[in-house]
Amino acid sequence: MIEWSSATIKDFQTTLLTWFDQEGRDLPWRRDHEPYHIWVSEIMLQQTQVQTVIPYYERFMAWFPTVTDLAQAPEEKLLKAWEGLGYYSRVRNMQRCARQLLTDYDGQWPQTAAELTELIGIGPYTAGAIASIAFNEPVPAVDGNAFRVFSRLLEIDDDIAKPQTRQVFERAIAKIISQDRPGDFNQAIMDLGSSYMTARQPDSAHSPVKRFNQAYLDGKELAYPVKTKKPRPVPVDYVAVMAQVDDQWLMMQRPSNGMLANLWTVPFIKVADLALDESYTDAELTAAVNAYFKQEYQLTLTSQCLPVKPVTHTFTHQKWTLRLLAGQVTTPDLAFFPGRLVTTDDLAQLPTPKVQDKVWQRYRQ
DNA sequence: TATTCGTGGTA
DNA sequence: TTACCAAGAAT
Repeated sequence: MIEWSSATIKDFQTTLLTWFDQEGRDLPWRRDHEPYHIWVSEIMLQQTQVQTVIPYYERFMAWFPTVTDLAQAPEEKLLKAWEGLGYYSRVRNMQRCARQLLTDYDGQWPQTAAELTELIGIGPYTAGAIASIAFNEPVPAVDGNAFRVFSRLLEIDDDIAKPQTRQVFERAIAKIISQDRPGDFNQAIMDLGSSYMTARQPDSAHSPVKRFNQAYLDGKELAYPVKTKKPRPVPVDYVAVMAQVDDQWLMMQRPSNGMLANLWTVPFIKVADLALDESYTDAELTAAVNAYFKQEYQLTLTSQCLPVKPVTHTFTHQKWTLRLLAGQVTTPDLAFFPGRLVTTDDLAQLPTPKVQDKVWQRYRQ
């Protein structure tokens, strides 16, 4: 890791901010510095690309124009606003944060990163982003872009997958960040990271800061950032049960914690939870599922396997394979079932994950 | 500290 | 298909 002189730091700031003034992206959440707007955009942008976020952001602001609107919204509408974005706890935590603001902060945003970190769902990055952009506090906002950009500029060799590495970057950036325009500085780093200093195909030869880019000057740009690999997704087998009562579908709401919390699907049953041997026939599978419905939900299901290819869906850490079953439920009493019956027309009202879309698609094919 | 939280895109 | 990346936080 190299150190910059104060003259180099000043030179870098001027170069970066001049470029940002001319080439910075025009994005919906950059029209003003309202903390609510900055906050919503930053939460959406966590692990999510700008292009994906833009339409979600516009709709979110139309549905929930203020913190109060967000605090008062029914959860089903919240999840519908987030449907397809992933990491759904983000939006549930946003509502908790909105209520926290109204009850504990009299509706007034705290204006420092240290205080913002105390709010639910706001970690070190988001706190730095809001504090610098909305309140002009000169603090780093260390996201994936900052890790990548500064690891290359300064040849920082620490493994960014390790939590303790964050403070290495925060200390380095704290020395370099513009005291006058910290929000623009942080956003310029993000724009740099998504244009000239990308992960796979950087174009540093044309970058406005190429003369500051030590890794590029040394011809080893792609060696940065240093990051250990993550384990492969673990395979998990499910059955997805398309169960009907007359013309209505049996829809299940997932538990309020864990994956896809509170979202709606047809009943997904982990094959490992069924009383089955290592190898089993279709008949044994449907019998086990029917028995499971009786035992867990007090429902009488008559199902059969569908002759279609199983649906596969890969999450960050799990790879699901879902076999499709279809059937009827007779004399339903839903007292023991965590869900409800829904007509085909009303299915779209429920917030569902992408894997449910794939299941419907395969069912209809 | 390491794991758990989605989805879309690219090579 | 597989691997990896994209404005991370909670536990």
